[in-house]
This record gives sequence, structure tokens and C-alpha cells, in this order.
Amino acid sequence: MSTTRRERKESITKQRKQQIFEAALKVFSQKGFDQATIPDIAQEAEVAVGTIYNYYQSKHDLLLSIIKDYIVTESLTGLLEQSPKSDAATFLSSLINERLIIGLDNTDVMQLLMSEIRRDPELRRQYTEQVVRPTFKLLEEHLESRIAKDTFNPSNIHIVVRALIGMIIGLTIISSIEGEKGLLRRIPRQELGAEVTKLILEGIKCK
Amino acid sequence: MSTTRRERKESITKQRKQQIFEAALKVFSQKGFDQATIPDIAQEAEVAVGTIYNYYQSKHDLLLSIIKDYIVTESLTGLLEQSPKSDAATFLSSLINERLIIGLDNTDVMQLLMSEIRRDPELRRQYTEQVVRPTFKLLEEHLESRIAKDTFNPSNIHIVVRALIGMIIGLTIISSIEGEKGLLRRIPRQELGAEVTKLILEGIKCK
Amino acid sequence: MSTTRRERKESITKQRKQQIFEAALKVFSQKGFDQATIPDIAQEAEVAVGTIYNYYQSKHDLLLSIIKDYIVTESLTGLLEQSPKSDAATFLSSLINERLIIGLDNTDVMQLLMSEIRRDPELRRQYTEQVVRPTFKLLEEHLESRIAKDTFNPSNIHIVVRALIGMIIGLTIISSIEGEKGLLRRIPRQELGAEVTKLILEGIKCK
Amino acid sequence: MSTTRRERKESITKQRKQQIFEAALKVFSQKGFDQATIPDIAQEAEVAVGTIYNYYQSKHDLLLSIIKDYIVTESLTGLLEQSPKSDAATFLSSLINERLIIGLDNTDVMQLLMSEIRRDPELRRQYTEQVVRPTFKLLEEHLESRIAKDTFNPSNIHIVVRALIGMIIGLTIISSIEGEKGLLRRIPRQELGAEVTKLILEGIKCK
DNA sequence: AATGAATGAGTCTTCATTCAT
DNA sequence: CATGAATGAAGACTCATTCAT
Repeated sequence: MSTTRRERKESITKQRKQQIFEAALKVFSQKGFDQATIPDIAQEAEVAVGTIYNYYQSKHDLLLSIIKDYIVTESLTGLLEQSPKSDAATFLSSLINERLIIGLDNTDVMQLLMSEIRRDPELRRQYTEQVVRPTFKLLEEHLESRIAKDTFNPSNIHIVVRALIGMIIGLTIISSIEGEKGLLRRIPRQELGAEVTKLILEGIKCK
Repeated sequence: MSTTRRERKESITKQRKQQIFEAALKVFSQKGFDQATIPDIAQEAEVAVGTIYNYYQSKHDLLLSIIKDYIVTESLTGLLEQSPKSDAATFLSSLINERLIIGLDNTDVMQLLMSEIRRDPELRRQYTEQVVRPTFKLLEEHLESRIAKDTFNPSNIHIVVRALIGMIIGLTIISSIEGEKGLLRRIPRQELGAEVTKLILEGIKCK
Repeated sequence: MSTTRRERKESITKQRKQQIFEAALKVFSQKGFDQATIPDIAQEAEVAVGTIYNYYQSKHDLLLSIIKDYIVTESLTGLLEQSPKSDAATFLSSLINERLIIGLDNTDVMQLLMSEIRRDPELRRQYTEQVVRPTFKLLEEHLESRIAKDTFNPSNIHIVVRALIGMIIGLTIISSIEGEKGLLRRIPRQELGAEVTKLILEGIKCK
Repeated sequence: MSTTRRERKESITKQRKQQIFEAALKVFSQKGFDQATIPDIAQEAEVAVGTIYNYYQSKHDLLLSIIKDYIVTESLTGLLEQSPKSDAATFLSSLINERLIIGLDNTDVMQLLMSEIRRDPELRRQYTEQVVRPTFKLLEEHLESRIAKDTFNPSNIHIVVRALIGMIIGLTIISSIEGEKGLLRRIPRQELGAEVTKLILEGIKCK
């Protein structure tokens, strides 16, 4: 028996916190931050109201916790960092696929994030520094090097990068508006990623 | 003397309503619907709390009023309807420019719309029917006819349409996140439209 | 032409006041004092809100005006004062009939009065002094003299008086609860008065 | 130790609800439903405003709770159901006494009930069905059987019943108007009941 | 004298947070 | 740590009253 009493306790504690976290995530996603109430979350987590305050300082703290967790998820761009040497098409395809899947799998949190970012400057700063800027920078460097090698067309890189990321964000939002039975959720993700990549690489005009 | 007393009164009434409308738009945009309070809006409009209720039935009514107004703006796709015969590049360019400008000029309302659409099914239905579906349909028809003429590459039209509209939505959001001094607001819109159009038509890969 | 301009004006003014009075009476009766709003009354009177305040100082003043008017109506006990010499049965019959009709014709105001009397001590004092006490006193004197003459049974006069008046009040209330189609409003008033009088005079037990 | 922790808690909860109930009853009685404010009630109950909403859904719910409780009290006419075989005078005497005592002990609620019944049709329906109609029906049946046996005078039973019940209601109201020191509250109830019964049975006229 | 838009004090109600058990 | 009743600050909304036209 390698687990001491202390360890078991900590494990239970972690589980409890996770339980609340997930309940909050669900309720916030469904109702939005303001409409969600602590009793709602407590019920969803099958926990008393007071218990939540043993793990999180406030409702807002709970929100931050969720958003920061998502920011970390979005920042896990292991892919981006490893792929500078790969083939151009492969690189873009990987990027698009990865980002698109993260977005589509987290429609709710993403929209939550977008909402809250607008009214919390500190959050906006954080998101910009930890996610937006690094992502843009990395992408821009890639594009620049490709353009230098004549693989990619010369363009205003800043715009292209924003258009590309914007497309992914926009697809996520459209998917959310169209709902469960919307087209984007019915299409196999592989096909979705392939089509989008093709569009970005080759455009729609016949050569 | 061409204005009767009645006419003057009505004019004042309209102005007052507009005044409240704009104040609400501003406050909702800054704080979000739930965080915005009626006293906030009243102060912004330089009007007493009660006065707001002389013009709008409820806070929610005020929100609807703003969003419906925006939906109408978005629906004014005179361009879309007239251009089927125009050159492919011109058509897309016009579309992108028009939509992009509407989006960038109304960042705040758009985000408000996106937020509220998630929790108001009726609003979602309305937006879907009046804006989303018609836009998609029109675009899809265009693309199909071009593909038939071998002007455009054969692709999954549904995805391309969503990617295109998504890109515009996403650009709006990025612009909003980056704020006043963000890149997208500093670039001349003509250039922005041109680059985005080029990206869609030709992609980034060298031919 | 015997009416001067001044007279005509005054006449219009009186009419206007009457118009508002009746509207208020109607609305108060239907909704109760608190639920009735000045705009309600204004609409019913086909007059602007502000106009009401040219004739009455406040909503409460309007209420008082109505109640006092009713108190006066109830005090017009001409009958009571003239009939001490009449036959016992006739006297009681007249009293019951008169009071019952006043009550049934003014169900709404009476209930309004009963409601307001409870929370306005001044009103209660006034009503007690101007209506309740005189009525009781007069009745008591009558009964006493009849008892002295062996026309009526010796009883606790105070109770009998209250039971008698109470019966009339109670009938009014029951009529109000049972509504338009209630029994008490369908029976000819003559019969109603006769039955009630008989009950009071002879009781229900066979002799 | 026969009380578990849970039991003690529940007991406290009941007490608290009762506490609020009584405070509301008092305040509603004094000021009427509309004039009574939740802070008023909270203060009277020595409880915070929010606490009230832990026990009652709304101000209106609190009112309903009070009125329904009273309706139940009024419906507990055990007496009525058991006495068909008793002597006519005894029966009437019991009925009058019982009803009169209920009325005089609950002057406030009764008046509250009478006020609110006028504007709440649902409440009126309920009161009519649960209290008014059954009471009337039972009384009518009794009277009919007595008349058939020549114990009682033939009369319009419907009127007599209403006059009788009306008398009790009216006595309650007069008692309320006359206040604490009024005659009806100073007389021993036995005497009051006896006199009223005598009046109903034999009338005031000498045989 | 008539009008009705503007006003803001006053209500009900919600809900994040605390704390005694 | 868990609980959930108590708290009261805060917000949407109403409406009596005023006053400029």
C-alpha cells in the first residue's frame, strides 16, 4: 500500500476540485457567466454551495481558472514549435487541423473566452501575450521563410496570418451558431481540414 | 413655417429614442448585456432611468432593438443580389470588402450579437433565417456556377462558403481583440480587402 | 341667454371633474386603490394625466373624494329620521330595503371603503362618527321604544343592531363574491327585502 | 436522545417559516397587501429580506399561503357534518357560535381575504368552491329538512342562508371597524352567540 | 386649462458570499 | 472539510407627480 492517508486525502481533494471545475465549465458554457449561478454549479457538481468556496475564492476566480486552463490548452503548440523544417503543405495542414479541432471541441469555452476577454483588460492582455502574439509570431516567421524560398506568394504576412487564424475562429463560431446538427459538425474532420488547407494553399480560382 | 408643433415634438421624440439607443449600444458593447445596468445607460444617455422605459419596454427589448437593427444592416446585401453576372474576382472582392467593412465598423454589435445569440434561441433562429442562410445560399450558388464554368476549382462548396464567411467574422474578432491600435485597424481597408481577396482566389502557394 | 361665459366655464369645469371622479370610481372599484394607476384613470376619463392634477391634489385625494361622497350617500338617512312614528314592521322594512339597495348598488365603493378604512385611522374615525354611530344610535332608540311598548322582544339591543346592520353588509359582500350572476342579484329586490325583513321580525322557527 | 440533528434542523426551519408567516399576517393585516413591503415583513419577523425568499417564492406566494391557511381553517366544519340529527336550535346555535368565533378570531385575515378575493379570480374560484358553496349547500339542506318537518317557517331558503352567513360576516366587519374596544369584543361570546341565535330563530317581534 | 414626457424615489427580487454547525 | 441557511447589496422596473409647452 503505497498511498499514505495524506496522499489519499489530496487525491480526493483534487477530484473534488476537478468536479467543481467541470460543473462550472458546463454551466458557464450553457448559460454564460452572468446567467450562471453558484447554486447552479453546486447542483451540477453535486456539492453544497459552501463547498465551492473551499476550492475557489469567488465566482470570478472560477471563471478565470477555466479560461486560463483553456489558454494553456491553446498554447500547447508543440506542433508549431517542432515543424519549421517540415514541408510547407504539411506544416499548414497540421496547424489548421490542430487548431480547428481544438476550436471545434471547445466551442463553448472559446466563446466564453471571447466574451470575457472583451470586458476584462487584464485577461485580454494575458491572452494576447500568451496566445495571440506567440501564435502570430510563429506563423509569420514560417510564412516569411517560405516566401523567401519562393514557396509562397509574397503578401502582407500580417494580414494573411490574421486571415488564417480568423478563418479558424470564424469556423468555430459558425459551427456554434449552426448547432449540433450543423454541417460543420457532420463532416468528417479530416475532410474539413483538407478542404480548408487546400483553400488556403491554392485558393479557389483555377490556375 | 413648415414644421408644425406636432412635427417638432415627434422629431424630439425620435432624437431621444436614438440617444438612448446609442447609449445602450455603447454600454452593452463595453460591459456586455448582463453587466450593463439601466442606470449606466441612463447616465450615458444623460436621461433619467424612467425615461428609458418610456421608449423601450425592458432592458431586453433595448437589446433586441439594437440587434435587430444590426441584422437589418447585415441583410442589406444589395451587392450580393446584383452581382451574379459580374466577373468572378470582382464579385468576390466586392463581397469581401462589403462584409469586412460592415464587420469592422460594427465590431461591438457583432460581438454582442454573437454572445446573445448563444442563449436566445429565438434570436438565433431569426439571425439564421434572415442573415446566415440567405448569405450562404447566395454564395453557394455563385460558387457552383463558377465551378461549372471551370473558373473555380471544384471543392466542397459548403465548407468553402463557411470558411470564407468565417474568415470575415474571425478578422472582425481579431480586430476587436487587438483593439484600437491593432494592425487590422491601421491598414488601409482597400489593401486589407485586396489581400484577403487575393488569398481566397489564389491561395498562398506559388503556382 | 341666461348663462354667462363664466357660468359656462364653470359648468364645463364641473363636468370635467365629474368625468374624472367617475373614471376613478370605476378603476378603483375594479383594481383596488393600489393597483389602479393614474394613467389608468386618465385613459378611462379620456383626459391627460396632468389634467387630473388640475382637479385633485393627489391620487389619495381622489380616493378620499370618492369615499367621502359615498359616506354622504350612506348618511342620507332621511328615512330613518322621519319614521319613528311609523309602524314597526314598516319601519324595519323601509330601513332594510333602503340600506340593502344602497349596498347592492355600491358593492364596489363599499368594499373600497372597507379596505381603506382599515388602514386610514382618520377615515375610520370619520366614518364611525358620521355613519356608524348615528345609524346605530337611531336604530337602538327605535328598538328600545318598541321593546318598551312590548312590540319587540327584550334583547341586547346593541347586539341586535349590529346583527341587523351586519346582515346587510354581509349580504352586500356575498353578492360581490358571487358576482354578476349570483343569486342575490337575480332575485327581485322587493322579494329580497321582504324575506330579510320577515327573517328579522319573525325568525325562522315556527311559532 | 430522541432528536437527531436533522430533526432539530427541520424544527428550526419550521419555526422560521412560522415566524415569517406570522409577521406577514400581521403586516398584511395592518397595511393591506400592496402597502405592505417585504422589508416591513422582514423587520417584523426579525429576519433579513433575503431570508423570506428562502421560504416563500414571492410576496404573492406569502399572501396565498396565508389565505389558503385561513380557507382551511374555515373549511374545518366538522360540526356541520355531524349535526344533522341534532335539535334545530342546537344545530343553529353551534353553527353560529363556531362561525362567529372563527370570524372574530380572524378579523384581519378575513378582511384580507375579502380584499384579495376581489381581484384574484383564481382565489375567488377556490374560495367559492371550497368554502362558500359547501357551506351554503349544507345549510340549505338542513333548513329544507326542518321546513319539511314544520319546524321552520317556509321561506326562500337561498336568501335565508345568505342572510345568516352574511350576518356573521357583517358582525366580523363591524367588530373590526369598532376596534379593540368595540362592543362586540367586550361582550362574552356566549352571550353574543345566544343573542344572535335567538334573533335568527325567533326574530325580534313579540309573538 | 390641457397635455404628456421626464423624473427618480421606492419596490420586489436575485444571488454571491459568509459562517455557525 | 462539507453544509446550506442567512444575509443584504444591487438591479430592473413602476408610477405618482411635476412642469415646460
